[in-house]
Amino acid sequence: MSAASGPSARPTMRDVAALAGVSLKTVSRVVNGIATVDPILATKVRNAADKLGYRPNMTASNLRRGDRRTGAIGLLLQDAANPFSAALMRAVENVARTHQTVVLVGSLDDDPARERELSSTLFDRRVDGLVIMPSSDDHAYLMAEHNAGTGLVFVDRSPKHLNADSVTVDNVAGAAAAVEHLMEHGHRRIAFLGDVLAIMTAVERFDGYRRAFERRGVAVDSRLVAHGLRSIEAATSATSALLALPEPPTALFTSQNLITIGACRALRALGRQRSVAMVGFDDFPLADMLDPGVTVVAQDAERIGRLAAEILFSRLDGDRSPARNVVVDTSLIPRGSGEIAAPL
Amino acid sequence: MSAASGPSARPTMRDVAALAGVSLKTVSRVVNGIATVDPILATKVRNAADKLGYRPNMTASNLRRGDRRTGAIGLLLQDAANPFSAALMRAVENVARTHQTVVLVGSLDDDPARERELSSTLFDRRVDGLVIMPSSDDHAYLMAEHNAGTGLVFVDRSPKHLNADSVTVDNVAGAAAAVEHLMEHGHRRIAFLGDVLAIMTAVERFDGYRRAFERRGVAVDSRLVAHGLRSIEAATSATSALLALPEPPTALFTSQNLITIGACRALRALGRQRSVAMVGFDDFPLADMLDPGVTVVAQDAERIGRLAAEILFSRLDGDRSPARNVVVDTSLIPRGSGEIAAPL
DNA sequence: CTGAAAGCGCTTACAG
DNA sequence: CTGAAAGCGCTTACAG
Repeated sequence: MSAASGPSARPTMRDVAALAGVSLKTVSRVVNGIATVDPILATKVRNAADKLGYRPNMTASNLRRGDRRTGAIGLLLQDAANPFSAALMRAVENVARTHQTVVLVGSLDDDPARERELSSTLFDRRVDGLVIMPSSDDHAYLMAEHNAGTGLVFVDRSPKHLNADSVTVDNVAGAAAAVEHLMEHGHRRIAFLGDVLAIMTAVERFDGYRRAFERRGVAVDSRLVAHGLRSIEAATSATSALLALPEPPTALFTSQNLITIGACRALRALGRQRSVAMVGFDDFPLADMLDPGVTVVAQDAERIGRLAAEILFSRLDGDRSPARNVVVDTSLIPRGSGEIAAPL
Repeated sequence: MSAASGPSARPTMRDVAALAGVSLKTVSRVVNGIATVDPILATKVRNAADKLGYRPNMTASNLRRGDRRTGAIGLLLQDAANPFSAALMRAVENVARTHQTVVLVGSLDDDPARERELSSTLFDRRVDGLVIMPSSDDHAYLMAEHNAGTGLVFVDRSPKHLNADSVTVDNVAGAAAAVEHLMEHGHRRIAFLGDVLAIMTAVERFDGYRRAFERRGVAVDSRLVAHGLRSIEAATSATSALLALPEPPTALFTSQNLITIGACRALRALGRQRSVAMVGFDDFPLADMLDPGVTVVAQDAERIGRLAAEILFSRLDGDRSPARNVVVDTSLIPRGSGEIAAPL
């Protein structure tokens, strides 16, 4: 029906007013639930609105209203389909819901240009704030918007060249804990498998890896270090290559969930999952059900997302205190793979 | 700084016009990239805009512009954190991006009231269209909005009492294929574990289960049927209970990814994962890496999301053809758990 | 309690 | 090529 006749015109407050025989302003009062309206007129207005199928236009009311709130926030993630991002998103959505706010989601795919592009788009739509898992390493470009009153909270990765709130984890400490855990089980030849070093968290986790070696006074064997792994497949190949070395590693530290999964695949393909130890950074679904279970340093995505959203809304509600940089603890979850002892 | 001085006022086109010494309309032309502007004036305008940090207000331009497009669509999912939903979302986002459109995401948690509430909110914000994985079973309430020109594409579950586009899978056939696969391996005592029957896909999958039995002329043993499983934990308990029966099932058909995971947990806890066969509906990450690998009937979330978004944008671009109901094939992926033979 | 006027920031429709 | 006027759908600020 609509296909044949084309879209029908949307009724406006003016139409409702005409049908109800009142002024536009009275309709506005009724629609916005202002109590000081003659009940008889209010009923007329409501009847007219129902009859016409009137729906308020929030974008129009936003334009004129003084509070300058649109009831929308942006959420820019590394990849909305990644389980860490997805869990974080859900937590942000839950908090936003309690503030009658909708969430615009975008994936950055570690592309700094995409970050600038998408944040601009969201700002031009006048989102009230932004929760951002950044891909760039210079956030000065956000300053003007931040000063204009748009809320801004960084998650997972800290703001650079910008003073803004953030919720992150201590990547250095988490990574060091993972490596030390392996050392406690006798390992010294521990490989590092990580993402590109353009990603700050990758740098920090590599830093943690090195510090654990320093603390033990053991030298890092650079042949056991593989950076730049951008996919499960890349991690699988890198793992196979490492295990094919003349002096292969006895343990792996995989610094991100996709890399951990790729390494698992390689170990299983080689039948080495019970002989080569592994600890991963980031928990992932079913890690406990693999055989052996995968020992990980977990970051609580749900908690990070919730805290970030809460900080954002406190800012929108007028909190002008100095920027908060919340660091959420990581926790090492032993499940088997990290407790495989080094060969004698 | 911004904390102390409060948000600075945002410059408008009027401000840019004043600084550049031109009319508002000329600024509008430059901002919108209209070519017929004197290059000298255009440069003045751009300089003024840069100096003031001018950013266009898209919500204001939307209001006046004729095309009535806001460049935003809604995506209502069962739960944005579920891997199926997350993969679908990412596919929708990718298509939306090519249409310069942002995506508003919401989770419905199988709550019909939430569906109506969130869709209303999105409509009041004048989204151009909606991709919806519905939780209600009556979508007549969407008709007015649909007739008003808002695009509407259902995914995963079909529209009821409403003529709209949809992209779904053949749940009946997929479930029947899963059960027949188990029967081919000699099973007859096949348990059904499913979600609440308020969910249409749960009903359809149960239907497929029954049809497979009918085709073989085998009666369904109702003691082996468990509905209403709403969580991994519920599925774990239900599986344990089934396996504790005097005449336990020799195989399980788990009709949804969380239920499959819950059943896996129970089987492993009982050490029965190599003796009790299992086929799940929905693929999930790492299903291939469990031991045994989990045989599933997979639905291609990426494909479903992409098709839905493409249909939506074709509607927004003027396609007025009759509603399309695309059915995407499921595929059975044998990985081990479904190929365990029935005991003699 | 009610409404006519002005305006939010921008674009349309029209003159020049 | 440029701009003054009107208007998108609504709210503010002000009279009555």
